[in-house]
Amino acid sequence: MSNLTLEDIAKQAGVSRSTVSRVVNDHPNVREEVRKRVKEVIRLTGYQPHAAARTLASQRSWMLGLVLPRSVSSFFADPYFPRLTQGIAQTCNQYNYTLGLFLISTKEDEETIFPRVSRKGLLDGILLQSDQLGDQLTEQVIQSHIPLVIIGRPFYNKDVSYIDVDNINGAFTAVSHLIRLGYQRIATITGVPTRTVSIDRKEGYIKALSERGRNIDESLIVEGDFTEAGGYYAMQKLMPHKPDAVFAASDIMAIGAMRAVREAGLRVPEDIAFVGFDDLPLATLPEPRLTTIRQPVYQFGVKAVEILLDLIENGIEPPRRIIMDTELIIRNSCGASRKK
Amino acid sequence: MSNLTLEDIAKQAGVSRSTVSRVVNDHPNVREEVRKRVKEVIRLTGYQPHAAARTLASQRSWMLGLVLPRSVSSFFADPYFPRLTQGIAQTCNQYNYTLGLFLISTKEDEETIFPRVSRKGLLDGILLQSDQLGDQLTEQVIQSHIPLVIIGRPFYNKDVSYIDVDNINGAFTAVSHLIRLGYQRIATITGVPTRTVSIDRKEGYIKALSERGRNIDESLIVEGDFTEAGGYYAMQKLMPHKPDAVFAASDIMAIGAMRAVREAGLRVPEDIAFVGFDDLPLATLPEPRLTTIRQPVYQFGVKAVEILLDLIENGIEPPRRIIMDTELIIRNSCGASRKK
DNA sequence: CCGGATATTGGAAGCGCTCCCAATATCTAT
DNA sequence: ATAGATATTGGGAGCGCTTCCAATATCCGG
Repeated sequence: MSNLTLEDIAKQAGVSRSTVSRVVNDHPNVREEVRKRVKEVIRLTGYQPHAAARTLASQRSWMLGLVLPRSVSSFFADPYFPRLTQGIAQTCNQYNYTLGLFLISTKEDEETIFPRVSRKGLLDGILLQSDQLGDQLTEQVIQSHIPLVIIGRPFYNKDVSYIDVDNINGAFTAVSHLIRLGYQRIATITGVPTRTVSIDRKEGYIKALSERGRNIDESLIVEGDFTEAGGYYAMQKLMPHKPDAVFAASDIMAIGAMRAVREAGLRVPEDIAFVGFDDLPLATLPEPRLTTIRQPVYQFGVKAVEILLDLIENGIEPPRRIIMDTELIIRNSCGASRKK
Repeated sequence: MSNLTLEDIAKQAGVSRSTVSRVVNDHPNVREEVRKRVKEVIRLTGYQPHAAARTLASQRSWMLGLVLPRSVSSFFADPYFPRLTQGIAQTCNQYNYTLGLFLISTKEDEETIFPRVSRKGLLDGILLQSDQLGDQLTEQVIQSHIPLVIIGRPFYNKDVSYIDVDNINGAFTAVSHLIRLGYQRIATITGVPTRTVSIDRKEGYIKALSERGRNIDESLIVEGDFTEAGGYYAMQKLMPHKPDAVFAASDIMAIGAMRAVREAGLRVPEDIAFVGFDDLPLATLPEPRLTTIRQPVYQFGVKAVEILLDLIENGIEPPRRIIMDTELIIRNSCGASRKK
């Protein structure tokens, strides 16, 4: 491996260190002929600039951090985060940034994470998943004035940049779809109440019913926790109240809930119709294939990085806000094909 | 945030830059009283050493890279890689390393990845998933002499450190289990033949049959591709040959295959028994719950990082090799409970 | 062909840290 | 009390790059 420095290249090309630097960084003001000569030397020698030296001198690390709090690390079981990460990683590649991954798995991690991510000279910007109530870390990162994009709608701090999916409208669309199909007792399985994503999807549910003049029946609203098991138990609580349709705030809960329905000897969608949220690939395979709200997860990651780069280039004020649209994917768990 | 340097802290504590550096890095040879005083100043000011400066001076970046090639980025749909990543990330945290994530998603990424990961002064070591035939990148990274641990058994280059699961033995155990249960026509759905994981699992299958004096019936060996759909189609090819049991080289293929069986009006395990490989959480929920070979995925990640750190500390020679054991998890897709 | 504008180049001063080495302070056994 | 050993401290020379600034080369119109 070459342990070449700028100096070495300069010598070999018969120019100064500065000129080589200009060539490496595509600065203008280098004679075309010289540029070519230097590039040739670089190619031949396999020279690579030293990342840390560059960072130290330029005060830019060309590295972004993706921070996923503990609450979501269990979520890693569902493909949402992998997919998001892919979008983010791919976009980092594209803009020539390195991606640092910070997963908070344990209680201890939680305490050491802030110094890690805020370490001077490490990250140019941070992507932080955060829609939890009372998230310490988010506070700290905001205070630190590192360019930051929050993934998900944060609980407080209205003056921070964030990107979210239009959960309210997505849920609204899902429930409206069920109403349109003529269901009368539409229930919902919500997520944990400490996350904005749960709150927003529940709000969309309520809004859809209210706008059609339906009453909100509290016994048809049951709390889940975004897991399969959570959906299963929620459904067991729900069944005595005889819903004819269920809007589950996530596909994985819908899957659990449908399992409960099946075990109770009922059928989907004939006895109880379902709409989920997320559009997990695996929800489309077994019958009944799940009608759901699709989120543009990958694009979400792309956009998140682009906003962060914007923040880095042009300053963090004013905060940027992006809400991305969702899409209703009609399959057959909602009974649409049957009722038609 | 504080733009303090060592110098500033030194001044405030009334000592020299060197002494502060010693305190920060827990060097011995600092009077206890002085150490305490300096630490107090650091605490009060919130001083953090500049990562790049430290890297430049010490030639250590305290950063590891995890590189996942294209072939696996689609795999991100199954929880294997997320789980592995979690183990790796967690272990990096523990040893105070930063984790850089390099996902190769596109053809272009493939070409730009090597300069990215081999950039001087960026990574202290690399974890590279690689069990593909003809992997350019692996070659290049090996040549570069950066400390490297390959995840999976590499195709060539026997003189490189790697860590793998005992695929041969895992498959052997799975198939032996089916033999023990009395099945006569045991088929297998393999993975793509260009990966060592597929080769090894197939070898285990063959070995188990051979050791019991069974003939290998080529019509009972069908190639899949580690996807649900691949399992489904493989099973369709297999059914005309009337297998009474199938060892699928991955759970996700087993799931696809069982779907094909179900659609053909047959039952699992009564008509065809199944054993998978991986122990995906989602394979344990719907009936029949999949009997499978469990891999210690998380521990795998932990171990991979530990080996890499060993390489960094103590040199890359001789290559380290770790093969981790698997475990047979008996559920009911294999008919064990029925047959007793 | 000349003066001033413009394009190109080199030199030097850092960026903030580590680490070697020399200097000083402190200790030990006589 | 003293020489010699040992513990502690400070100074300085980089690590390899960027970037400002001054110096030089090149160009233009009149």
